[in-house]
Amino acid sequence: MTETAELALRRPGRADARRNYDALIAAARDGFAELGTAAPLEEIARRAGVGIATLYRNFPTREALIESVYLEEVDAVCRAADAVADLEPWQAMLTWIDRLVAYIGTKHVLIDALNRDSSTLRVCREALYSAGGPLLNRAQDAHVIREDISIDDLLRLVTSVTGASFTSPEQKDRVLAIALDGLRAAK
Amino acid sequence: MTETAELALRRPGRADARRNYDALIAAARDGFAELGTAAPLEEIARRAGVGIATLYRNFPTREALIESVYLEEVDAVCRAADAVADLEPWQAMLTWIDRLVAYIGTKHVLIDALNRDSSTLRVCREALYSAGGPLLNRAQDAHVIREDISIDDLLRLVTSVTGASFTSPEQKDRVLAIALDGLRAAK
DNA sequence: CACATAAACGGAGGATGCCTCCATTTAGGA
DNA sequence: TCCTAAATGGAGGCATCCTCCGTTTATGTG
Repeated sequence: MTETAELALRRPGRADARRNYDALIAAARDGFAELGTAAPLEEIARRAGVGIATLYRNFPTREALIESVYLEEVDAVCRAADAVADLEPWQAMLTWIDRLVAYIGTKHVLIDALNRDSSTLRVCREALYSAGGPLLNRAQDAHVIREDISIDDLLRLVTSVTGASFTSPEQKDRVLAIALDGLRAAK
Repeated sequence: MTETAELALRRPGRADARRNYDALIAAARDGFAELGTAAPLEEIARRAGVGIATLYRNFPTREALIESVYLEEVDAVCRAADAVADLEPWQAMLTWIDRLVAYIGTKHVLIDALNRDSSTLRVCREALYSAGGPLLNRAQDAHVIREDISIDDLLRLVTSVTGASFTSPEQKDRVLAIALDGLRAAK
């Protein structure tokens, strides 16, 4: 898995350091979930049982920490692309997007992150493209999705709608469905 | 103008207080534009030539200040709805949306704000609905826009796409166009 | 096994921004 | 002119950020 390899590159070499690194990611996952992504970094360090300096050494910025936390969620979405291989092209695409939405649904963080530029995030984006690209191509080859759209366009469309807030989950679904309707190939 | 009236309600009654209020809004507009919406509030108070307490008295939260700053921008967008009255229904709708996008294009602030709940923002939202609703209805009556969408859905769709970041303005336009294609009435 | 050393650690503390409290000033009506 | 309610501003307590540096420790080498 490419992103795991990339991630491993950033993990420290020494055993104790690696332990702390992992503890920080775990603490950050919980902390962010519980307190939002503005959670005090010192609180996260405390939960991980390390000093604040150790946190900053591993993750120079809050962003860097957030990125690392969500790397594996992206991984899961990518794997979901395999599971839809035997559906019809349009359905396969749609089902995968549903998974994508479900996974990252409430994680505005990731969505924001997707739009920024950082080497870690670039890896995430690449992974999503590799997973979704073939699905899109298949649907385009079958002429059920317009040809003038790229996987980058598509993911940004989906994440922008998913990332916005709506009065209800139903409204979000409805609006997303309308937006996706624009994808269909003009007959 | 409804929102101006609402705004006036919040302006202090005494002359000196009103002066400070206006100075704060002006300073905030500049300050936010220059330093982002995370600009230190004490810096804004300083620019306005008032104490920090005066800022807090008028605008208890950062949000409140941001809202007030952008109230008038919303006003401008609303007025733009009149200017498209003599276009064809679909074109009128699209043109107004273009104006909307142009006005609030880079102002992620407003977009975030649109999604929250506060009495000031509710007024903004109402104003936008009043301006855009008739355009939508006209297009729906002419059967060029699908009937199962409300002005609320539409504005959320537009603002969510507009609020996301893209690799280029062209990409944003392209993606928005695709999303809006989903609006067309199924023939 | 013991030691040397590079790697990692943690927390004190300076800096910054948030927001409140309250003693002082002032606008505007009587 | 004078009185009072309204408005003012900044000091200061608190939270968080992030860096610096003296101390500790893992690891591999003799």
